[in-house]
Amino acid sequence: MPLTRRSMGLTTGSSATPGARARALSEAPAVEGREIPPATIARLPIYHRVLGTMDAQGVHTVCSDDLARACGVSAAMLRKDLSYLGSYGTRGVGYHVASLAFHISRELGTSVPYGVVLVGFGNLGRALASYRAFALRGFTLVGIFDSDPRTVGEPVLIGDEPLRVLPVDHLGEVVQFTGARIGVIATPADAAQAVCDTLVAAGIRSILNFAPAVLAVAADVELRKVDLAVELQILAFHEQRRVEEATHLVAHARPGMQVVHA
Amino acid sequence: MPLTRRSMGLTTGSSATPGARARALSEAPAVEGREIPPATIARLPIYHRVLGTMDAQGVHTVCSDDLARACGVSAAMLRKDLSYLGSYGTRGVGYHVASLAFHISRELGTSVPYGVVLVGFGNLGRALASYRAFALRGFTLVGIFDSDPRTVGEPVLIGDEPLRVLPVDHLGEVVQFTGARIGVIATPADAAQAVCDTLVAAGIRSILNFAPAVLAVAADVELRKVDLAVELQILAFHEQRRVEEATHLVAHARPGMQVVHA
DNA sequence: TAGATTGTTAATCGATTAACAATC
DNA sequence: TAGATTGTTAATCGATTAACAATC
Repeated sequence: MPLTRRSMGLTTGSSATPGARARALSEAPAVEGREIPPATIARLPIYHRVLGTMDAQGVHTVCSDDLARACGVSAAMLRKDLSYLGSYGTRGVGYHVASLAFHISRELGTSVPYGVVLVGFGNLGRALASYRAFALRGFTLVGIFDSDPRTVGEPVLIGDEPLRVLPVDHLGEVVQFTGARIGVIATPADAAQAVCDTLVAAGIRSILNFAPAVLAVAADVELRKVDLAVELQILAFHEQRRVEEATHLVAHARPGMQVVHA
Repeated sequence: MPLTRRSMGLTTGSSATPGARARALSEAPAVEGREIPPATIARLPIYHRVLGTMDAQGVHTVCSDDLARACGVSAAMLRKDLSYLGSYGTRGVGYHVASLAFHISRELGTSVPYGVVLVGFGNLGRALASYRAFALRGFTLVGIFDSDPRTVGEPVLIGDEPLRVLPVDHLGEVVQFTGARIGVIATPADAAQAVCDTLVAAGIRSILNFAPAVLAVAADVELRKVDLAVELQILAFHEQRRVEEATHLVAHARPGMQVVHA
């Protein structure tokens, strides 16, 4: 078994009681009654990262205008987003970088480490496993799975933790043992739905899917997807529009005619 | 030079004249005056992929209900999305799978192959380079760049095309020579902005960024981003909410009290 | 013709922007 | 106090859903 003391420390159940962990978390949270909109939640990690960079550069205070610019959003949107968390700014002054970063981190749940299981250890899976931002943001890879017998058993060093690729049928066991909360699917498309079902059966409710497949899950499962081919195709659409625009200019413009870009 | 006859075939400028290529494309397009909303464009690649799978399975006709289910969207949304492309369905019958796939592909610009340059050949860059869905969707990797002298010069087999990792300062040259239209950034965060600027200076207007950094670009550059850490943090937020909900139930529920989930 | 299903319109919902009163 | 900047409200914009007339 490649499970280690550290990965076991992520357990949510046995050693730290659920009650104790829950109490520690509940001291935190946000403004009563205000549900944070999904669009805001998706931007909080960006704000957090940029604040972290500023903090590292010794910046102590930042106004919404400057922070918004650094995050690539409008100042109005930034302030509205932050207002869902509470009133952490000072009128006439701005936001305290370090403390705002802390409040966002707490809201995101990133202040508590989460265990991640990765299914699929091909090219993409290997890249993800060695991805630094993972561990930096409070995520720990506690299990790696693959169905290929040639890959199973392979030793993998995650930080200073030695893991070993396991067959997928050990997934439930490892999730229970480590208390992992997040599953990452990096298998080929045709295996993805079965893997997804296995993750859900193992108790995982938060899944990140890299396989180019539409997955069906129950409503209580949070499924996010990253689809490289889709992103490229969206870019291709815009490239084509560029060509079309150029065409229309050429087609409609007679010699000597002034061409004005719309 | 690792440039090949095939990669040169992607040229938009010299051999095929811009006019000829533009005319071929302009025979296509959609409903006059109707701009396709971004949300729709982002879904078209999914529809296209699912239709491709159905076609391969010998399905000839599909109604919006079934196609929507397979794509994980509502039937109303699917029909509205498709209506931006034109009227390709038949009332009382449904859509012809193969021809709908063709119309979507044409709209997306996927029917024409696009050259892609990849900057950053670390773990993620390598995974992307060997990613099959790339080539399958009409994208061809025509240049790979890295700043690490130990990586530069390394031979890479893309399909049956032998490429070689080049230093970043060859980028402009290769983009011009191959007619590449899309740039992919897979460098560390601190190098990303400089690489992005280099791509834009080389004439690239469609960029996919995997580096965990906010990039600034001119308004005419289409910049999309894929941020793995952000995705995980969004999942972590939902995990935390689960714990909080459980806490409130425990905190507010007295022994023997019925607990009803909201 | 009768049943099925599209394409479109109108209603709803959510996200973004603009503007400014509150307040440091 | 005067200037700066937040937090919030109202206006706008865009996306989704529901419903149904058109029509195969």
